[in-house]
Amino acid sequence: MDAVPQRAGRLSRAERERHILQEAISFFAERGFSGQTRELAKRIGVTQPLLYRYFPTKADLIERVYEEVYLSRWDPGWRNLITDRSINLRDRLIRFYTLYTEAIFTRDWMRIYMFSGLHGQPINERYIAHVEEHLLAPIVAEMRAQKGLPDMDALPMQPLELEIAWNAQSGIFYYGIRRYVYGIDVKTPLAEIIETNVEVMLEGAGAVAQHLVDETVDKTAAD
Amino acid sequence: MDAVPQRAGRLSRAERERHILQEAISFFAERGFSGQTRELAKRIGVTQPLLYRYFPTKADLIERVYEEVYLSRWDPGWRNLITDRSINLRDRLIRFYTLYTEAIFTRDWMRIYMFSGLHGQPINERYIAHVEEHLLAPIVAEMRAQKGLPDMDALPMQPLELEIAWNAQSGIFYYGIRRYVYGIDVKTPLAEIIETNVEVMLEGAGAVAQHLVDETVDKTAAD
DNA sequence: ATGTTAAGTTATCAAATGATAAATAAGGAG
DNA sequence: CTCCTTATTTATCATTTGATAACTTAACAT
Repeated sequence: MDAVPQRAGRLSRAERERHILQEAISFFAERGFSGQTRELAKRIGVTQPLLYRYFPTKADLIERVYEEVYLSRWDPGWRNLITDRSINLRDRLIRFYTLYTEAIFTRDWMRIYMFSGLHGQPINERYIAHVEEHLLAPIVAEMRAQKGLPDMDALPMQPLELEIAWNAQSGIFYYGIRRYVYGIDVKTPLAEIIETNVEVMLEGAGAVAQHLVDETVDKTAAD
Repeated sequence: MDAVPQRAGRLSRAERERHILQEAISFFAERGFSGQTRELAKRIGVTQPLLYRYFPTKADLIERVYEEVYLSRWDPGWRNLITDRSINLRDRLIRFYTLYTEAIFTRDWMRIYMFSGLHGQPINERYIAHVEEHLLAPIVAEMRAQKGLPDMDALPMQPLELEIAWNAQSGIFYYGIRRYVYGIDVKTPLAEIIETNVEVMLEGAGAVAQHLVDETVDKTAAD
């Protein structure tokens, strides 16, 4: 039985574009960005030149892959959840990280993220800045509020405070790398990892709070 | 002033091979393994075909890069340090992770590691297995010993115990990724990260110990 | 100095690969 | 049914890229 060279079904421009983009995401997530257009086309079930009817160059296609992966999964509601003081901070953070990891813990997302990070793509850097600004900084602010410390207007965020938040983020994120990038069969359930990291963060926040109070006292004394 | 096409100095076979390998490591760490042999040769200051006098194929060269990176930096002494009961466990682990990170926290090592992980290289998988066997398993054994729990012969290592160790490993490792792979200017000193993660691990070990004791009791009761 | 060994270069190939132009055919409008 | 638009394919180009073969020259031994 020969492989009958079948023609791809005819789709509308929008549908085909969507289809190509979708397949490109999982293709590049697997092979890296040096994956070849012919192989991608084969996987989609169309001929290679068709790709160029939708995306002027391979670089443009990759650019769209980035946008799709990085931007489309971001939920502005996360920030509201973090700052919702009707829930206690511990539960709020656990809930936030549960939602956040539900959005990004997929093989495609994690691998595209790592590839783009390794290639030094500006979008990766921008994403990290975005995370700091819209997730970590609010978390730091909430930790301060809980401890009754001065807010960000009164005292700008200290590097050490940000690091406390980064530390938890890291612990959770690397779990994702092991599981979804390397494909390791990790035994611990994600929920446990989140819980531990949030709790350690809140403990660490206590130490930082003390530190900040000390500094403030020092300054006041020096004046 | 024209670029004078200068001939590469003539080195002994061993020296040149060493030189190529060394440059190949940092070249592939930067560009990924799809980096081109011509560019590598240019960087070394030698013509491209010369590479093939030393390494039959590009794949062979990459294989040697892996070996060099993964194997040459491994110190068998780490294991001895982990099991040296003349030092208290906390300090021992902090000392071990200080030495371990001194060995692997370089841009070259971390990036080669990530690239090879993403490409699903068997050597990466083997390395992880090696870490589990020669570092994490001994750490788990030491945590048991400290708590006065049965040793590995009496009761095989439980998945959860390994995970406690993996968790600390992760926290420390992702710090390295942020700093050396992404090139982020992380504020926290490494020493602090190590200390925190070791301490959390030892606390977690307490919980697991309790868990193991409970299970043992259950089993005994059921018999 | 002279010849031999081997390190290094020049020239070149064949396959892979991103991209383009011209030809084909599916589907809807009249 | 016919025409027209446009999604898709076929054929093809120009570079890039891993790899090889033949030539050149540095270094050392006699």
